[in-house]
Amino acid sequence: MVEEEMRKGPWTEQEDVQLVFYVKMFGDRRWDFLAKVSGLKRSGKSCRLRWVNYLNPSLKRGKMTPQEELLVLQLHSKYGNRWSKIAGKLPGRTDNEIKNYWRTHMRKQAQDEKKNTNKASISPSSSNCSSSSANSPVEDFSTERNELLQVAGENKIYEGDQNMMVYSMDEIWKEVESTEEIETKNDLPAMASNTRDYNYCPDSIWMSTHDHYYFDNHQDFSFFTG
DNA sequence: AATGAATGCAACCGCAGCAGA
DNA sequence: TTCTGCTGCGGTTGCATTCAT
Repeated sequence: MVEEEMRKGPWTEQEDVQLVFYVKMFGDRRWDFLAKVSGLKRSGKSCRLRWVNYLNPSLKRGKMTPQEELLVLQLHSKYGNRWSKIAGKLPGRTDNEIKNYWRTHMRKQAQDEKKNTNKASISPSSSNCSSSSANSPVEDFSTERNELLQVAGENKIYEGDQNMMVYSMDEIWKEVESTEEIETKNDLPAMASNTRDYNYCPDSIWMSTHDHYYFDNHQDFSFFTG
């Protein structure tokens, strides 16, 4: 038997339409099966990724809000590189998105550190940020974090010094926990990427609101779905 | 206006864990 | 209990776009 050549690279609009149609029909599991019946020359894995990271109607689009950014920083300090775990706390965001966001941050940070190191070599007294623990990357975002905290905290006030933060971390964690509670109560998928944890609905994953959301943004699909 | 660098994002790869046979 | 196939995760890459010079 000669296996048909699998397509790779960017997805076309037509492929997207096809995948959405079949996911709607069969649900977002059994990706190998979906890949076969859909006629897409894609692996199940590729189909899943496309759905999870791009086509899933529950995904948010656009830039991260300051609140989300703050949450990512905090959650990363708690979970490390467990992106799916972090994504689970950020409804509508994927692990891939957060991972990319974090990488960008690390890159920025590295550059800033480079600059600071150069400065420090001139005035070494200014570089005492290493007091935080090595496995708490979030602690390194001192300047940026303070900016974020100011935004996220709205009316709350933070000290300029990273080690003297007035805002209680408990409040942040309460927020995190409250989102967990909401997820549990609503029994909704926490995140698109966190599929292992959410309840699969075999009839259709398409809530009416999702339909609306989806078709508002992808009007071209109407010809396919009728 | 051209072009090289930086950035953002989508997609692929390899591995581990899980479930069913 | 072991084997096998599928799914999901984290790391990495490569391309497109934006920015700076």
